[in-house]
Amino acid sequence: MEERQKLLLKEIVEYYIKTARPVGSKALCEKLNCSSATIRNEMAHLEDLGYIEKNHISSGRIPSEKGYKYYVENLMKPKELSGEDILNLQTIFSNRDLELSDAINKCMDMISDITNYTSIVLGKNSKENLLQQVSIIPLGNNKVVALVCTDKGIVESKQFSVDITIDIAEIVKVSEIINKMLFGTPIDEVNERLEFEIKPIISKQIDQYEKVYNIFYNAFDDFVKNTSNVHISGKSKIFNQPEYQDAKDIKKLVNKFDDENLIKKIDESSDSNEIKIYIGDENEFDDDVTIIKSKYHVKGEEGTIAIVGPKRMEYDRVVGLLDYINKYIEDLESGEDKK
Amino acid sequence: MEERQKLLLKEIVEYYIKTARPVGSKALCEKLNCSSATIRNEMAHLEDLGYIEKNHISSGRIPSEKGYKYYVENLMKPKELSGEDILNLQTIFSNRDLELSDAINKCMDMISDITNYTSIVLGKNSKENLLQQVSIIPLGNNKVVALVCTDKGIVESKQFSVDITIDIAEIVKVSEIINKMLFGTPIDEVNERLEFEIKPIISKQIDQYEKVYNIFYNAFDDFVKNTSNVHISGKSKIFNQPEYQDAKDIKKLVNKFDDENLIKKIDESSDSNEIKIYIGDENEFDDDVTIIKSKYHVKGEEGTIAIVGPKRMEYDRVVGLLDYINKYIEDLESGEDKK
DNA sequence: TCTTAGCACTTAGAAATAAACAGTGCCAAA
DNA sequence: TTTGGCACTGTTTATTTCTAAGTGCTAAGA
Repeated sequence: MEERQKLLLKEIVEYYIKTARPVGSKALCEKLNCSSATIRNEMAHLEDLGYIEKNHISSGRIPSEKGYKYYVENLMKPKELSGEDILNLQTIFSNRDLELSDAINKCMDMISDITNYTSIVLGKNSKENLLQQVSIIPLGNNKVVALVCTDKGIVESKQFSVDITIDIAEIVKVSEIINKMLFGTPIDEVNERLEFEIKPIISKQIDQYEKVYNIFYNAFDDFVKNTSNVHISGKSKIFNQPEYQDAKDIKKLVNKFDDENLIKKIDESSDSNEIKIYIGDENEFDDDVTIIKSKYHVKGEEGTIAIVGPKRMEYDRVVGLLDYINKYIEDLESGEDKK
Repeated sequence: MEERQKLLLKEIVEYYIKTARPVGSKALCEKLNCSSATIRNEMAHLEDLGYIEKNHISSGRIPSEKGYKYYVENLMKPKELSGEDILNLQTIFSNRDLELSDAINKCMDMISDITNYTSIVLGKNSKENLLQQVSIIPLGNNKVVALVCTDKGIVESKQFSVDITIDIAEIVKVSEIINKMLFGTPIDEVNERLEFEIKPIISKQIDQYEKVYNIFYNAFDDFVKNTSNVHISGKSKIFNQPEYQDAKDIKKLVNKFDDENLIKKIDESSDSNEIKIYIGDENEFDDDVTIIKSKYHVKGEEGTIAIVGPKRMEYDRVVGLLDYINKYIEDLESGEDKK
């Protein structure tokens, strides 16, 4: 592609992002320093190459998905954050009482707020968690809390009412057996080993082992189900974007945001914490949106942060914001190492 | 109101609920066994009384809020559940491995599913919870989990990274002091007493008491903020109702469902577990919806269950469903007492 | 060969008009 | 008190008309 075409594509994408209206040839005369006819010729060329398209024969052009893609890969520069944005983010991170995962959530809340896109934080998947410790805490009134904790420090607690005939000391004993034998087991394999390794043992030592077994079984089961922490902010922010005028489109997306399984699929599998952009068809969530995501790793925890917006998203700004957060997290990580 | 007018109002409300279209005089001739002219006369009368209204001069009638209210208070009979519905609900309740609160959540999920309304379960408010026990669980790697548990059995855990210079045994010691001195304190008053009663004590016994103090302070603070368990199902179900065709209305409601503070206000303050109906203006959530709610009490826990639907809601069916759940919970409660 | 002015042409979208329809209010007769 | 009849009213839908925005193409100019 020639230089002038690149510049033209860049201007078209940015104009459309700003205004949400198809871009006509006249609009860009000044920027390109030539007449509308020349621009029309170049536009026809860009259209042949598939970078832009029109809604109907006599409308202005809008970027195609291929056009957006070329833009983000070749033409866009991440935007520097405004002083205000930096200040806001730093305030959140510098609050040392916040666990880092809470700080990330708060940052993404803020980003959703200032950008009018929807933000998602996906906590780590249970598959990568190993059993660290299970504890039983008696509460009196025949209740106990079973607490499951993994090597990455994720904790889930579940409360049980125990049969009056069961001695709580026995439950505690079982928890000690589990801790000895299953320490370090991937959390989603614990229940299998519980059945085949622990159950036979306790069946000899404990009267009502079936009931005790069930307590632990349910606690682990619950853990596996609950543990993938999903944090969404501004589910409805994206509807402030002009592309969402139509009831059908809104309903479609509301439904998708409500479907936790679909949300979890957004999880980024790559290992690097590079920022990745999935435009329209490229993401599995919804054809009409772009998802910008990146993975974070810190203090042994990991997760994915993602921004969901229309394809006509302010790519440079969002990438700038995520860049900043990533750098900050990285700094924390290396700072941590030094200590 | 005369008998025939009551019957007419009932028919109008039920017809409108079924069809979502304004009711004309002809539509009810057969039901009322008289001519359309007669019905028109009666309708004019009902309109004078304020029970029905029209959108414009020559349209059919729709119930006014006053009309709905009269209907639910005087004309409606709760609907018997279908065999299928009963079966589904019983399957959920009879799963003895489910904590009751989970069973209630599941029931409400199901109700949202079969009715196309949105359902909400609000767990008890922290104000009514008393501190039962705080525990510290060391995890190694300089991390601890602080666990707060109340008399009603609600548990929240929070993880902290502790400064390497702090002896974890000291933290545990503080937790014991707190347990001795603050047992039974309303959970939202704990932090005040923590500052004025506990802090002075530990400041003498412990080196870095500020940091230790902060751990507990944050754990309790978090508890107060997180503890009001909100469970919403079918946020988007209600948009299947024909009143939600317009993008503006949908956005408005999406926003409200996303506002946790607003949702929490739905909490029913009354003590009885009678079913209450708040139509349109009567509820503080949204003028265009009806909220049907009731309080449940069981095994010392309490909460509110609510259904949010259009004013044109199937009142008889929803009341029937909630009635059934309430009865079931009550039975559980008295069954529990007998044991 | 590239750029540009000019013009005919296309389409969406808004505004205006018309026809069909659903339902009312009221009058007069049963 | 009930009912048939009829004029009237406002919504809805389809049709037409008009305008604005923007294109593609041609021919002339640099």
